[in-house]
This record gives sequence, C-alpha cells and structure tokens, in this order.
Amino acid sequence: MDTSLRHTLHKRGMRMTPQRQLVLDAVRELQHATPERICGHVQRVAPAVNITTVYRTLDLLEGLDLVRHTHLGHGAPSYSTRAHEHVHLVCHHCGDVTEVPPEELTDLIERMQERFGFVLDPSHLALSGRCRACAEPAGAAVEASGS
Amino acid sequence: MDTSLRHTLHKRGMRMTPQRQLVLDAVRELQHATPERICGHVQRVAPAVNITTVYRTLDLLEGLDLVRHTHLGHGAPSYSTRAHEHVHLVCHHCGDVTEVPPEELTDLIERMQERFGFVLDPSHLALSGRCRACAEPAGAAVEASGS
DNA sequence: TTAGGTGCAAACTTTTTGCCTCCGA
DNA sequence: TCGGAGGCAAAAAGTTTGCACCTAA
Repeated sequence: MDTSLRHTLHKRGMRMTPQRQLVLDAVRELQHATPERICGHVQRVAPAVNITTVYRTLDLLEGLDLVRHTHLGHGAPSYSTRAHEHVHLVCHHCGDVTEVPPEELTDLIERMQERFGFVLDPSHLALSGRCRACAEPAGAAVEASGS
Repeated sequence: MDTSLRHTLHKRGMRMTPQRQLVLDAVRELQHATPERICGHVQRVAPAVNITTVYRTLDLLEGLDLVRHTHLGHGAPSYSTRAHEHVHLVCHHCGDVTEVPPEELTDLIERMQERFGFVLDPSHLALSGRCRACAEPAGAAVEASGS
C-alpha cells in the first residue's frame, strides 16, 4: 500500500514490513490513540506483534514525520497522523477534549513567529483550560465546595 | 509561615506539617520542577522526607489550587505555583522551552471563550513547535539529511 | 484516644534496552 | 552472508498503594 513509505525507508537502508504498515494504518484509523491501544488494534490482525515493536515503529514513523505524538492529558501520549490536523482543548477538570480547527490559531502563530521566532505547530497543540460544561458552574461549585 | 495554608488545611480537618511547608517552598523556589527535583531540594533541608510524601503533598497542594502541573515535554511533569504565570513554547525538536508572557494569548483566550465556551488557562499552557534555532535551518537541514 | 501524616517497601504502569533469532536483499 | 527487524524478557523510570508507627488535637 504505502509505496512512498517503502521508498523512504529504502533510501535509508530500512525495510518496509507488515508490522510497520499495520502500525501506520492503526494510527491513521484510530487517531489520538495511545501506544497500547494502537498495539491492541494491530494485534487483532496480527496477534504476535509485540508492544515493543509498536513503540519502535511509532518512534520511527515520528522521525519520518508521518505521525506525531502529543501529551493531551496525563500519562498516555496520543499518536496521530499529520493529516489529522486540529487544535485540542483539554479540560483539566473533566478531561474532555474539544477539537477546533487550526485556523483559530492563525493570528497567534504569526505573532509567535514574529516576536519570538518560534514556529508554532498548529496541528497538534494541546491547550488546557475548562470546557463549557465545567466552566459555567465553576465559580459557584468552587465556592460551594470550598466552604 | 503559611498561615493561610494552615488555615485552609485546618478547615478540612488536615494539618500543616513541616513537609508540606517544605514542598510548597520548593515548588515556589524551583518552578517547573519535577517531583524528583522537588524531592531533592526538600531533602537538602530534611533528608528523611520521602518521595512518596512529595507526591502526596503535590497532589494535595494541587487540589487546593496552590500548585499546578503541566507536561511540558516527555516523562516528568513539572510543577509550578499559580503565581508563576506564563506560556511555554516547547520545541519538539531540541526540547528547549521558551517562556512568553500570557498577554500574548489574550486574543486567543477571548476567541476560544466566545466561540467554544472554553476557558483557556493562560498560566500553564504548553505550545509545541520549533524554536528559533531549530526553525531557521530546518528546511535546509531536513533536505540535507533526507537525501 | 483518635485520626491524620509520614516513611518504607513493594506493587504497578509505561517505556526502553539487551539479546538472540529470523529473514530479505 | 550481512544487517535490519521483531519477539521476548528484563530493566528502568515514574507513580501509587499498603501498612505500621508516630504525633498533634
């Protein structure tokens, strides 16, 4: 399937393998999946594939800029493809993740680059805060529980 | 020292202890420190303090909204006080962290709230991208290493 | 006396490393 | 045959839990 990946790998003296294809497919299919979930997904087709291989492959694919990982909340990093571009708003109260189009950040991206020379990556930012549901009753709830 | 913390704890049937004071002091002093580093700092004064206590205390202080943790890069989360407010630009190439004033995000914060009802927390965001050093030669470097 | 807090050790989770074997060019 | 890849197990890193003891109210 992925002739371009095969080609890229070949140029570097690496090989295209079923495992690599499966991991890449899983990332594309799942989006925001943890290594563990990706592994589970791969194992439905090829049960022998080891989690170690998943980690190694994710690392490889990330190096080739085919996938990307972000730390959305706590522990588990989540992997996605570059094609799946959007901004994550992570509620640090309920953990909910809201996705918004990257265009929302255009101004910010320009400003950051101008002022700090920092090239923001619009595709996989994780912004934290409170989602609508948690923000609204927040003031009242905090007061109530606080006393 | 922290009479307000002592008071808050007392209201909840908890006690102020030297350990808690030391951990809070360490967080205030170090900023962006990992639990391990905080523990090390505390242990210079009180060597008997256990890392377990540091974790438990950080958890407690976070529940009281006195400290906050963010996942800046990989593994270790970093803890800061609310007073230490700024935006982190994390270079996902070299891992460097640039700090910029939270005012840079004012527009974005307003927009997110208006459009999505999401209340962004300006104090401890981690934005990813490439820092000036890594961004400038990026195009050339990638091409060069790619072939 | 009672309950909270701590230290210590062990368990647990997630990720990495070492090593050996297999397989394609 | 040579070196890249993968599987397995052990190690490492980070965090949590169980438990006994100590201490302030």
